[in-house]
Amino acid sequence: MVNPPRSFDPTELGAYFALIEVSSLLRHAVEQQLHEAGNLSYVQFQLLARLGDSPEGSCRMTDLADGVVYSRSGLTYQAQTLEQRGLVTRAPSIDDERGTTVTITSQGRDTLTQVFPGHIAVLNELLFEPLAREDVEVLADVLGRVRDHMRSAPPRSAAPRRRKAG
Amino acid sequence: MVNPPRSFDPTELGAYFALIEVSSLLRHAVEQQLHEAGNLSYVQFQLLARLGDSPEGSCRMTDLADGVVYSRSGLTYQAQTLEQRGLVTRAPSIDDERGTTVTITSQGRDTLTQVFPGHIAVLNELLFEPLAREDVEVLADVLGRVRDHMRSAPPRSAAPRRRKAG
DNA sequence: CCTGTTTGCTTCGAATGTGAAGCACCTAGC
DNA sequence: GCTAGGTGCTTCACATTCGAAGCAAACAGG
Repeated sequence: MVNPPRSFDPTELGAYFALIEVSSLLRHAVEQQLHEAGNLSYVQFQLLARLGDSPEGSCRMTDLADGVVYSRSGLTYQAQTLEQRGLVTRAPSIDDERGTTVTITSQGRDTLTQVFPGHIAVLNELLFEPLAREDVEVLADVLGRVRDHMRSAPPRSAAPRRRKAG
Repeated sequence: MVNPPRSFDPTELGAYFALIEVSSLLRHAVEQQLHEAGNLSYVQFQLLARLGDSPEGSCRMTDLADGVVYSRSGLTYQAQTLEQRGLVTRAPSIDDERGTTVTITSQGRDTLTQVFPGHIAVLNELLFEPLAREDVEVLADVLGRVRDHMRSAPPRSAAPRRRKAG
């Protein structure tokens, strides 16, 4: 693109752009469905899904934020919203008085199951429809490795904190 | 997840989640780099890149919006911003007086080339580092097919317009 | 036990994103 | 060429996002 300074590989660029486009388009489609089916934004769905998958249905704020790749302040906002709607509860952590533990409610689980079938339908239609079984397996394998590699780097919450001026 | 109603395939779920996680993490990392290297947001970079790749370096607003999967109003905002910074120009389209043609400036191209090497570096480090050549090829192929499939559906801008009340 | 630093979360202000409504031009049908 | 409707973009009101700063609990070193 734009005469990239030599030394760049069209196949790599293709993979990168395809990845970005696919995830953007998929996200957009899924967002529509989630909004119609349960009035959830994508982040909200991700949060509920992660909580639903956690033992006890609970997570610390920071773990949630890193999990869905979100800012801490943004997560605070979403957690408030979800709490107001009765889909999660928040309580100070037991072991660390600073921490907040978020827990999914049964109503939250209901919302998940209500939204899930349509979610799957969109995935099948957009993502899996043109793929052979083998393609899906390769995708899971390759992207899984990439994710593990990326996750091995320090997470978002580990960014250095600015010192107080002076 | 959350006892999905049978009939769902763990491999597919794995591929889907890996896709979302990878794209989120990658996007976040790239955003950092773009901000530091050229004070660009990711959308702004995508817009410049698409323009830089277009013949004449021009595009209609709607095509840009669909290309990067963005709302029309959001694109208007970004186009204004980029214009103020002198990275693009906007002019009414020749053939259709309603349309606006956005064109990248030489300064915009400069910004692209200034930002590009670092961009590539991040990609290599995060995305390609753990992959074999063959993995990248497969990724480009599979995701390319998915993208083509998704793009064959009517684009975002084709959403029906609400009739005026009454 | 103090004191300085780190860490977890929230608050705050500003930037950015969205759909709906509005405006202007184009197109179709008569 | 008139009118109704479609299309391209912008404006508007409002929701969401983020980083920086703030606050409180945990921790480290003496």
